[in-house]
Amino acid sequence: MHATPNFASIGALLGDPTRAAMLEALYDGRAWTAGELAQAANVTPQTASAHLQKLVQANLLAVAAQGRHRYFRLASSDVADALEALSILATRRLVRPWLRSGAEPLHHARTCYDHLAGTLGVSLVESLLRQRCLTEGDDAYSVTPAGRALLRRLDIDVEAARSRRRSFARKCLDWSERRYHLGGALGAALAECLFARKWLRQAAGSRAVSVTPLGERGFRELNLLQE
Amino acid sequence: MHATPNFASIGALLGDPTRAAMLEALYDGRAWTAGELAQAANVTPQTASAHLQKLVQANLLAVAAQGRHRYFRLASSDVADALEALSILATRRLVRPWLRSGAEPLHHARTCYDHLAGTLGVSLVESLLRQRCLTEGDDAYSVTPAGRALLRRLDIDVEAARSRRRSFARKCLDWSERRYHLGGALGAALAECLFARKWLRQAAGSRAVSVTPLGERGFRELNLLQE
DNA sequence: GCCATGTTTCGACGCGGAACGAAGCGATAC
DNA sequence: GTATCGCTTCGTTCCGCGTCGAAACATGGC
Repeated sequence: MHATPNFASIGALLGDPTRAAMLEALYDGRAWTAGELAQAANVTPQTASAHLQKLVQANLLAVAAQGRHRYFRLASSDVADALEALSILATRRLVRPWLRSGAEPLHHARTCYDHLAGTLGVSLVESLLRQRCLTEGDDAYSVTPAGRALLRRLDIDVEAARSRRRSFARKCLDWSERRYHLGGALGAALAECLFARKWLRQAAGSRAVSVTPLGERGFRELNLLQE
Repeated sequence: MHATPNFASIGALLGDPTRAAMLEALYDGRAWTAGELAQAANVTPQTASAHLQKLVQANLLAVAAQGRHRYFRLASSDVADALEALSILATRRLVRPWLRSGAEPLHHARTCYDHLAGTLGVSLVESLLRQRCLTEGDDAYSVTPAGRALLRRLDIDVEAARSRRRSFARKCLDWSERRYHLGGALGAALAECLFARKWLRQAAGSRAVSVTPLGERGFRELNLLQE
């Protein structure tokens, strides 16, 4: 048994205090810039850069360049699972913040080009993921049979959206939430539908969006937007 | 944010190649002496001793002194879970490795702490699901009346397994197959039974498992493990 | 009593890698 | 254009920790 087990390299990556501090910050599921992570881990930017390179190299983190910022986030939920598994062995446990925060109001809901963004957009897509209406790929979401059924209930024509030339169900990174929401043709069709049904209302001359009482009821019936 | 995350220390422990080799050996669920572990990790006894001390200190290993030997084993199935979670991250980047690699015996059939994993473990649980002996929940399986009958034929005491403090029929994610197999107390009881009946055999010093001719016949009679 | 075996403690060596300063690159702002 | 900001690359220093030799400490067999 001369070959070192494959988990050793991952353990070594997670074992360094600086990298661990970065991963703990990213454990909230949002995307952070390199500079923010350097600050969170209390090291200089060049040190942080070296660590982030290793983590990306090992596919623990994904990175998206935006202007002169580079946004890093956990590459998949498997990474969060591994951190959690290690934490179980330690005395204190990590708590996934987006799971415990149930009752926070939908602040900062807004549109992003032609689809929903902000807390509302992110919560909505996460509800859909939790209910297995969508599955998550690298750059896009896929619609499951359950998702097709839900969209049919809302009278959204999935196939029409799919046939358009623009991408179908793109993952769009939200710069305030630092999380993904649903863009593409499907995101636009969904937003259009929710406004048409008056579940959502947009104040004139503003991108801010609010949920109407009608929408409250509708989302509740579909088991969306709730913990 | 000066405090280093608690998982960092665990990660550092699992990240060292020598300690990882020891844990890999102990992953078969059996107890090994300090000398055997030194040999497995290819280091001198005094080096192994230092590592084992750290692992015991961190509650990753349990130790029992017997004469002039000291027997080490994994402290709990949580440790095996953590190793499994890290292995998933380590193999994830490869392009669907669970499809191309049938050749390696570890992928085919192995023990995962104290239950069966690999192709064998996955096939077995899927046979049981297909025959409605088990049903699948989010985190665990449930035993149906048909399943209870089958387990009784194998002289497995389901109620004894259920009454233990550890989880009963947990779904354990397999790092090579990327599918679930049967863990928990029931998984352990089933593996124990199949080894006791000599349906399965484990080569000394390896986690690889093979099906004996006796097992071939037995599985066929129970309509298990066949397509 | 003796010696052999299994394991731990102590001390010293040496390598790997984390850290930062300085400099370079690219993008945005003015 | 110039200035500034965010990030990365290069080169160097330095500390931590894994490693082994030597020796001590057990336990069991004789």
